[in-house]
Amino acid sequence: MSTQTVSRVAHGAPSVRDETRRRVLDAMDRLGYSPNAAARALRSGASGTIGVIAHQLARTGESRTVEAVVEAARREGYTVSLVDVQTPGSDDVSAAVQRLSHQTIDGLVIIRAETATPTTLALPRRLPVVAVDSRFVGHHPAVGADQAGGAAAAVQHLLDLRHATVHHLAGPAASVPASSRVDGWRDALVRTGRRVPPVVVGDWSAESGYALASELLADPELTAVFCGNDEMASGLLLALHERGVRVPQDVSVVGFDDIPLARFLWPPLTTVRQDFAAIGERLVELLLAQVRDGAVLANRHVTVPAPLVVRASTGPARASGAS
Amino acid sequence: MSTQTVSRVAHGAPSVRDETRRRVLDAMDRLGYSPNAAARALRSGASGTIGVIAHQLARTGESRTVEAVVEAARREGYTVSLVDVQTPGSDDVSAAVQRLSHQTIDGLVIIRAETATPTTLALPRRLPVVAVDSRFVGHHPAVGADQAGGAAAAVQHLLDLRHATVHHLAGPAASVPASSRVDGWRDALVRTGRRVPPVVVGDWSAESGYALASELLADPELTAVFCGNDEMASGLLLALHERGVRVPQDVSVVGFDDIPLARFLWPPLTTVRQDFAAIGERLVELLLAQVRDGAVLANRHVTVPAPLVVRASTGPARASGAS
DNA sequence: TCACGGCATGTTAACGTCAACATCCTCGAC
DNA sequence: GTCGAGGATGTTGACGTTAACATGCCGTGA
Repeated sequence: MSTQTVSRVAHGAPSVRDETRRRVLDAMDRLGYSPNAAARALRSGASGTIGVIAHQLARTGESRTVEAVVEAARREGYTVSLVDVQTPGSDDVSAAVQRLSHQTIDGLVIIRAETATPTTLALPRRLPVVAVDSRFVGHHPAVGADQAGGAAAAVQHLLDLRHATVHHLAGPAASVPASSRVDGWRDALVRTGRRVPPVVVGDWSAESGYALASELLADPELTAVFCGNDEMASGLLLALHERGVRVPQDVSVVGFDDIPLARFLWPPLTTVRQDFAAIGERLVELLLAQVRDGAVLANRHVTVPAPLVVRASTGPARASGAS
Repeated sequence: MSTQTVSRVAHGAPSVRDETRRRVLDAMDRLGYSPNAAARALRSGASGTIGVIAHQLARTGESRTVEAVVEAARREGYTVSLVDVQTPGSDDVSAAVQRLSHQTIDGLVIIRAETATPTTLALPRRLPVVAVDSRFVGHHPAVGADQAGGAAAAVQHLLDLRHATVHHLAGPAASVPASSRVDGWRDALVRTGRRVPPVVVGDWSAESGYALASELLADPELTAVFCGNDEMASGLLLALHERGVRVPQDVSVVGFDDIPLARFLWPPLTTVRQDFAAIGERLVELLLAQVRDGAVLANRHVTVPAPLVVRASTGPARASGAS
């Protein structure tokens, strides 16, 4: 029995007698044999693995995107190699890419490489890459939620409730999606001729939302806050509760992401939903188009809708300013 | 210039002239060369990759454990291959193991294979395995938080606040950690001679906590609830708010996990902290002891402390039963 | 001057798989 | 009965790396 016959059986090749096939399968079972992936990768040049670089895996958006990528990859017969970088800078990301390219990957998904830019990041030539909204847009295909659109919808919703203007508790300045949300917020205000209050900048964490509440409340005209994500909104909600500020009667709050708990906060949080599952799927789709068909998609930028989900944390503005 | 010399430079072997080394490094840089991992794995038999099987990556515990595993693996020079199974049954997990063992992994981390048991799950012979508390305890080394101890501490805390007894909103029966928490809860009540109310079973989701609130409130004696995790506690909190039941004045609520948002719920949630980072580290430690030194640790079971974190969702019992 | 030790470099073979080619067998047609 | 077609199986070589061994060079000491 030659190794070639075994290989043919493993591949389901047609020209094998039924009895031979049966004997081979039987022996494979008996000996606990399974084909060696390293040898196969060496021979064929493809490993059936895609690399994923994530920043802070425990964050909701990251983990849900990674989950969707893993699932989409599985459906397409690919395994995922995961690297989590501590800091989103170029050095760390470059090191991660190094580690991954040592691992024979067929393609690379970059999830939030905040401060890394196409020029500072040394990517192996000819390695298919796809990114979640980042500075790589224009250099590599990218997928992202409609950050600006979602932000604008949130602002418009609050303006429709007769709030004079809307404050913004933003994510860190280095983050591309944070900037897009700031832009969407500002544009919506400017377009309707509203006052644009100064941006308050947090770091995505609930802690920062909690801590920055006093800064927001310093403005006596505050009646509505659009938060860069749901965690910061949670922190803000707690700070408001502690101060006896009623939500939404005194101040309306909107988040971003629609994390699973958003609906169970008190009050249930109005927020902008990011469809992480769709983002993950599109990422894999764009990546595999390059891997399999050698497609060149450098400028492709896919935008996934980010709809507003209205819950109980937003309501009509008070007649006058904040108490 | 022979390939062997290049190999020696790549490995930092001593017997290479400085000038030669420099020339090789220069050429590597110029040509963008990086050694082929597949060939190396084929030659050496080790891939420097460990497989991780997770159940629902987007859940807090899973993603934080995976993050810690990835980080610990990185420190030890290993990459992680991730597979996310849809259902925690044996079939799905077996399929995942199949996929991973096709990928040349040096070891396997199983994070929550709920209903899979050592007998139903076909693992490749001689593949080092380590699991997070599951039915694999006794067959493979395992790491887990002190579920029962944490649950008992939560119950004791409530009893100390003069609650007559403590209700339990549990995780699904198939889950090993859920059962351990039930055991810890029941033992703590029995030990102190309290009435043991019927267990209410949820599915870990906030939705289930919200939906099962009515079942809990059906008992007029309800004054304290220990929830199997923080998500279910959040759902319960919302249901209580909506019914005008005050927390903690009317009912005290305790969670489990100490997710980042627990501290920012309203009221901030008293809960049992799971140290996922430590669990991830110990997992990798136990796995690599097997991979590198061939250690046999089948019966090793590491328990990580799960301390109670007291916040504002628990308080003294009312004089009488629930309204 | 020559032999030998020791260091730098080159050569060979093997890891497991699979494409390509080679061989062998069976069966049908003349 | 012979031959050829075509299907089933075997053989060879190459993928890139590295351990083991082979070669070649230099300097030192007799």
